[in-house]
Amino acid sequence: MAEPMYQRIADDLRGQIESGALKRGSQLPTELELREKYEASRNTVRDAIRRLINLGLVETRPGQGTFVYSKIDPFVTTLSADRATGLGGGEGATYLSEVDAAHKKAKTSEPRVELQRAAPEIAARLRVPEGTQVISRHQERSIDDTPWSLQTSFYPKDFVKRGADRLLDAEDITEGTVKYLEATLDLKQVGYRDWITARAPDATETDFFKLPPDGRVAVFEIFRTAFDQNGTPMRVTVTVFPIDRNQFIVNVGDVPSPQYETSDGRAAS
Amino acid sequence: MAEPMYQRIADDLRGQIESGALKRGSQLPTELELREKYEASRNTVRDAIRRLINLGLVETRPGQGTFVYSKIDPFVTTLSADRATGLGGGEGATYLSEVDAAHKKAKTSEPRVELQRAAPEIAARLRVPEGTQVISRHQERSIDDTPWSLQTSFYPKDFVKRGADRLLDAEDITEGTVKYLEATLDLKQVGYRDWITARAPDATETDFFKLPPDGRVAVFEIFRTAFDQNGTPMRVTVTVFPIDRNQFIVNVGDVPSPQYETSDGRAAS
DNA sequence: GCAAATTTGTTCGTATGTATT
DNA sequence: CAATACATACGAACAAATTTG
Repeated sequence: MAEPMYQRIADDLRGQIESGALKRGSQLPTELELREKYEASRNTVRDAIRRLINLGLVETRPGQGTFVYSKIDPFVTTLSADRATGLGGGEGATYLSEVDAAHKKAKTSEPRVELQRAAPEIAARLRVPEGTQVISRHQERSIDDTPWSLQTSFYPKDFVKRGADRLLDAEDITEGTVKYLEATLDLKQVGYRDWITARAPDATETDFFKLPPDGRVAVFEIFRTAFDQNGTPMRVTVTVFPIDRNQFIVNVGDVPSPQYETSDGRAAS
Repeated sequence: MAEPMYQRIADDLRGQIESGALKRGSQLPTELELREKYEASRNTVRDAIRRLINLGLVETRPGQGTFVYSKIDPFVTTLSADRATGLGGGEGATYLSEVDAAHKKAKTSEPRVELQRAAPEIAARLRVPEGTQVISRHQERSIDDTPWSLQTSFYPKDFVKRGADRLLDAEDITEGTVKYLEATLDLKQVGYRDWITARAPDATETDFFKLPPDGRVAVFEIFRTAFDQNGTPMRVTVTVFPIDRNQFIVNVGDVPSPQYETSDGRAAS
């Protein structure tokens, strides 16, 4: 009895799913049927199913049954710069045009603007002392009414005093903050660094993204530090994306511009 | 009774952890103590703890107890090109020098070389018909004896006939396959595209990375398609990294080269 | 529209096994 | 070896969601 029974049941079902014997979207036997088939108690069968849920292989629907999981059609964000605009992917106008290209409808909430004391990971990236006041601009973004990402940008509070007072307005800066800061403060964004991590969602994120409350779906957290012409950080943007519906592309060097393939290898339409 | 009891217990403990009342590495009350404190059965308490495990907040050790999770010091891979070499991060020599810079010892296994029929997602990226034979070179990589990544590169079988026969040798090509292919086939790698995804690990990955078998730790899967001077894909490299010990950096434009911050915001040593 | 049947979700109790101290 | 703490497994009862008749 090297392997516990619930694990052997899970492995057996897993094999059936990965071999294709159980197809995507199809229903698994009910707990009662599995209990008879494997001669185990209902709780043991449920332990096996829980394992499959954690592996992202199945989902359960109360009153209906257990079904092989069907993957969501992912949204793809390009992190490297657009040659034409020099803007990074996933921000402002670039975000909207990428979405449009995929025939989807994006919606961005009005920004929630706050003055905050910089948390350690923000302070270090902006190179200001921990606890310094910073401007925080937070937006929720959805595509086709599916919540897609949460984004918060941090700017030195200083920028307002120096003339960029629209940073404190709780409305979209349609031409983009990059252009706005160049026009008002003569700060050119000459580059940025993206720091890509993944972690479990917190309570707010679970709620906004409508993720299962058990935390089995992690989130990407991308820290973008933008630098001005003096090599000084002028902005830190933190964006959170659920990993079950998001993928990212980075282009380096000369790369053919059209994307000839989709994420799962099928030819693009 | 809107919320089930196990969830209220989990939320209460979660609050204590996130507020700092329970510090990293410290021990939670035992199941028996929690059972008395919350006046619930042991199974209900265990359901609450399972929730915390899935959220990556605690870990249990049989015979010892339940402990607040201490994060692993992550390894950081730069995906954008090194200015000097033009090589991408995470490959060949670049991988070793990055590791060295962090005062760690890397170990790469001898490649396992196979001729395979291209799976759909590989075929589409290499732009060859599905099922075409391709050369597969697979390596396991560890840092300080911790398994860090699994990497498989795919090349058109064609390359061997045209003279790059060392692609079939099961030994490291120390100068790197990029240089080797340029020398033998006059194929210059002028750029690449990285496609970043995350998913649950399969059985092989769970085993190699020594991940918990319940699948709560996902893996990054990065598809790198490298292009030659004609804009034709010359290589597809798939690398898998556990998300609990890996982070990535992408530099775009002019970015100050030293990294002034670490992943969690503390000043670098 | 409603009641019954089906299916998963929550909670309890109990017993035994395994790992660590 | 004994005590402690988590892991596995069984049984039972009721609740909640969904489908069916």
